Amino acid sequence: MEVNKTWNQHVVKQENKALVLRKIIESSPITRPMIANETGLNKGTVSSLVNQLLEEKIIYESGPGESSGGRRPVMLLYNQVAGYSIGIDIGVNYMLGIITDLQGNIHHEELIKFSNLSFEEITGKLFGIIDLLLSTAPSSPYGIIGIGIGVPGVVDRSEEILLAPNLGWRNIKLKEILEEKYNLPITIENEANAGAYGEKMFGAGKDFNNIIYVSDGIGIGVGLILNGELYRGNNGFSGELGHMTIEVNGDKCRCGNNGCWELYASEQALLKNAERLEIITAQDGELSLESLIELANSGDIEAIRLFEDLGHYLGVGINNIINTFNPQQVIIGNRIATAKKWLTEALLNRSNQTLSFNQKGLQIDFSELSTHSTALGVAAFSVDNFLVKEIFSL
Amino acid sequence: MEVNKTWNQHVVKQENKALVLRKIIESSPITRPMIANETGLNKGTVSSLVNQLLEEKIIYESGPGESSGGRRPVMLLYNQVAGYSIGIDIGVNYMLGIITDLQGNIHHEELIKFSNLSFEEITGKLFGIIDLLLSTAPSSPYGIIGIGIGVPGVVDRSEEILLAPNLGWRNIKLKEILEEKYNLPITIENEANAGAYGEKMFGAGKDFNNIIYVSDGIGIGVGLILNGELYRGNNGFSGELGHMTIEVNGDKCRCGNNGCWELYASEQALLKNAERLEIITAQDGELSLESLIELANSGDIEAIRLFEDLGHYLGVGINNIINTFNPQQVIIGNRIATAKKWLTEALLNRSNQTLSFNQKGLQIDFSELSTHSTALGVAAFSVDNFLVKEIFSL
DNA sequence: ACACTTTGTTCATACACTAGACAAACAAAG
DNA sequence: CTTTGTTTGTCTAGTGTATGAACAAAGTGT
Repeated sequence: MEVNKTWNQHVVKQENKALVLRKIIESSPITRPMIANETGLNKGTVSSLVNQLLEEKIIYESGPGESSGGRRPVMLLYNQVAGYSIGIDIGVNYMLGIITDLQGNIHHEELIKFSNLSFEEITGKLFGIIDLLLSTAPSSPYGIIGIGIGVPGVVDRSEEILLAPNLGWRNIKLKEILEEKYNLPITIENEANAGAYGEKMFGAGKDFNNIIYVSDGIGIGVGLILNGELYRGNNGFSGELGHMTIEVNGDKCRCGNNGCWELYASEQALLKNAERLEIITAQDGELSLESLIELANSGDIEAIRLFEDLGHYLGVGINNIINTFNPQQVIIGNRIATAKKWLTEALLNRSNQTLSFNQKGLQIDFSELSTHSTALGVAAFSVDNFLVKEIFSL
Repeated sequence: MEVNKTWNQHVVKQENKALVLRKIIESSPITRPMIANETGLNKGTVSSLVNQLLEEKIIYESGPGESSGGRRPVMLLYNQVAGYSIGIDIGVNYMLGIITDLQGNIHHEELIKFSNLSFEEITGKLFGIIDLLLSTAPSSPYGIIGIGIGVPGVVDRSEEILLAPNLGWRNIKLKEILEEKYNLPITIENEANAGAYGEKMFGAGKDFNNIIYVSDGIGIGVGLILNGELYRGNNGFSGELGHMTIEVNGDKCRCGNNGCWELYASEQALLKNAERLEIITAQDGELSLESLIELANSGDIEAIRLFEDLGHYLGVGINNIINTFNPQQVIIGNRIATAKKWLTEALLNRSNQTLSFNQKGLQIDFSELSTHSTALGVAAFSVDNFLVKEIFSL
């Protein structure tokens, strides 16, 4: 069933080349002898692999470094502008597009807001953003190395969008459409998975291998980085933790179950509770996360109470996550993360109750990349694929 | 920090040798040309590796097989009796010890029951069982290749038993004690993790790569096989799903939280509910899982109802598991599995409500190895370690 | 009896890494 | 300024493993 990789010298070379390049990426000004030392490879081998990487323009040499008592070494650096990657985060009422270099540095970005658009209207906007970003790309050896799209919905292994309830999408083959139009490698990924990957590559999760990223927006999705890799489950539907039951006899959810987590701890839940309490915000009745935060900042007890309640329920779910995964890090991202100030205390109060073992070396953080984690994540997928296909396999 | 494996020809050989042996194990009567075909390796390479494996007595040749129009091939078979492995499942009120061959076939087993023993008394029994099993081991090229112990508690990465609440154990270094006494490779593992591994290697999960094993006994523990590997989490405490909140305002649990799953779906919960209802079983008042099953079998409505309730709550948790992991298979094991007949319907009723995507290719099974999965699992760990250390690395 | 197939071994070749020799570049001591 | 010793980086010979082809052995089918 699964492909049996047969091991020969070719594989050895690929892996060693990848090892050398990863070392250079990781600790960028680095010398040949240092690489040899730290990888355990022979210095001759390192020399030959480095020279190949130089030819491929994926690294470059800068001037000589400090001598340590002998000939001065040449410094090697990752050529992070050898290519550019495009990442788009399609939200329910916004679209964020970025173009980054190979290290996730954003070169240009575009954000548009909208509401209630049809599929055709959204793809129209999408093409617009992509074209705009393409036009801003500086020239580089490898050009645009791929386009990644993050969507708030369920994506299967073939990268078909099976269902994006809040967009009203069902069985959409966006990958094929974009491949045909742009003739570039396309990646489609669930928004939470992409966010998790973004945080691991460039954000709060850089130094960890077991990370749970909780994307809390209109709904709740969770991205799982286990043993350093994104875990997608059997068909790619893992992390649907928004529909985890935390109250057996709770309210009915549209998923068919009762008492789902996202009924208590999502942005939508917050707004619904605010409505019920008939909270009136400054912007004459226009209820939104932003306006509620403003209200809390101005000292409104009711609004603060609302956030505390949400934090409590957020903590309940995170507790379950900790008991399930024993992760090194839980990252709370997406829109709710902007209310960090009003959530933290109640959240920690609840989740500190978990079995003390699990607490060892566990940290709960809010997103570092904030609203950009998904876009950065999908951009990073393209970079990874590019490195594997173009560099490691030559 | 992490070890950078440098890739050379030696590694290539190891991996190919492992590939060939795994192929032989997997489809035991197999010929050299078949291996070459299916692995993609050159037939000369296969021949040389097979000859080494023959010398190491880990495989053997049987008579010629069927001709397919030419010379008749020699059949190669896994020498499953090249060594024996010992696995012990230490329960709260029982101890099961088995000695198996390399394929998990049980050669001999010993079961004892007890209650409320001190640590010293239990280790006494443990030594007794191990000695007894050692004495029944047939002679074989590699002898006893290791001893594995499964315990109902939290085991960290160094295989120290941090806490086994139902045994009253805390910070026990059983591994060191046994290594000193028997001078054999020792593995200590959490009971649910071992059970999951056992089911994957020899039981219901043989053909799957994403398996969630729910060990439902006095408490509930969960073993996670993700991408074909046991996931242990950062410190080895993953799968503490017994303490997943399913009822925010539910009863207080000794873990400090409220509404934990095992308060509703474990054997203990069943007994507590039976007590509350003052159900009286045949064996004059002696309440137990077995007596309740008997009662249900005899048509007692109240007992049946009790199991249905439990099945419902079991379904709630399994629902959460499905939404979290999108597994191929959920296996319900340990003592509760013996009540399969009375649980299935209510359980499936509840968990069929999950998002339809997740249902694709998902199956919910009861343990095939029933009470033996943990013991078989820990025995399998030793076999794996043996193969890696003794065979693949030569 | 003969042609054709399949099996399994052997041998020359290719390829990647390693160890060590070597030259170039540099620092520090005399 | 010269000498000595060190570090850097390349090059070459040697080693180990997989591959492909040749070949012998053992079959089948006509």
